[in-house]
Amino acid sequence: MHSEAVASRSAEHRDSRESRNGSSPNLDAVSLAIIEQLQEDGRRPYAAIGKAVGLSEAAVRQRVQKLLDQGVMQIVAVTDPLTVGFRRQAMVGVNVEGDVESIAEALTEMAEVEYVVMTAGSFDILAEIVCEDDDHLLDVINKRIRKLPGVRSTESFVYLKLKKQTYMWGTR
Amino acid sequence: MHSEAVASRSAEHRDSRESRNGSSPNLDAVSLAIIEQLQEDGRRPYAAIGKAVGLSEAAVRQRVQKLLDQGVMQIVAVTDPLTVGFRRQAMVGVNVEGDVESIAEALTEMAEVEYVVMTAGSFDILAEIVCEDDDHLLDVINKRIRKLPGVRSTESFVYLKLKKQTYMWGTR
DNA sequence: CGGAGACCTGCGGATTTCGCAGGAATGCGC
DNA sequence: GCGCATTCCTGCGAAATCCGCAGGTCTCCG
Repeated sequence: MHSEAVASRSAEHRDSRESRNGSSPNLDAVSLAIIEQLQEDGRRPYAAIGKAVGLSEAAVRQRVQKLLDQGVMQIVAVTDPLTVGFRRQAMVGVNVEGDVESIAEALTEMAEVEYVVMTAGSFDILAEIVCEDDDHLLDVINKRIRKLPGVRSTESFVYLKLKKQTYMWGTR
Repeated sequence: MHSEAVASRSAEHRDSRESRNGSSPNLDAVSLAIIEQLQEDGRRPYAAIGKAVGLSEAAVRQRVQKLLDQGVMQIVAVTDPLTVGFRRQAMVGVNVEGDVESIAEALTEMAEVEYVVMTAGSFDILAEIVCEDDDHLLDVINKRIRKLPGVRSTESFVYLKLKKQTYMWGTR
């Protein structure tokens, strides 16, 4: 699959998609295709990606570098911390009174917090935390998160078993 | 940082850590250090990693390949789907009656579901889903997830803004 | 029209990856 | 203890990849 090159440069310039995403200005179909390739294999050679998306090796390399610099994507090793061993992990739902953004910011700064997202629903924020052990987990939740001014309440979901973890939204 | 080589092979063989993680048999301190390196940069050259962890280039390459084959880690590009554009994302808490594992399995098989974890707390399962738009999201939740036999109830948290996303549990 | 900016290609040279042939340490059965 | 299989490491040459740079095209704009 993915053998065909993507539409020509001039064509995608009028693509309806990219005019729609106001948050990230420069992100056309070719960059999307490149990300897709790297979602399958983060170490895939630039030349191979170039062949798949219809670009030269150098062009792909420049685009990838730019995407990394801009923070649009990151190429990293991901694991299941529980599998890797000796750790406790949990999702914490947080309810906030006052400024949600500033609480989210505070959570972001904690090293044990790996994932923070603001949500609509019965929680204002969801935060995933990774800890050494139960004591550490308890400490982070009770002594750090619940002590933040503006945090009304929290609810924890301790991870028992990770069943799936993919990053393949592109390949569907 | 991370300039020092790790303990010698013979020493870590008696390390208390690895005797503790029954789930993943062969995963010593050196492999952990390798993963750590790749969490910082998934494309870091094997030679550089080798220098950091005290191994030859070839040895690192063999270890990394093994870790990938075993499914202990994956090297991939990760993005914020919301930033990449035109999508709706949500976390769904699921309550199950009967076999939780089989429901989790069913969720795992859905393409829109990127993340499935079994939890302790007021949800049995948390699942993250990525969709094209609101219609698609509604469809997945109401027509697919809630129709699974054994699903008692669900609660959704639509993502508004992703604030943090890291994979650096190793580097603390 | 001329210049700035964004982006692509092509091309060498440095670097990295890859496969393979040993060698050292370990565990096991006899 | 000894032989043997297994595992994991190192070293090395060939092939592939990465990297920086010079130059070309296209667009936008004063």
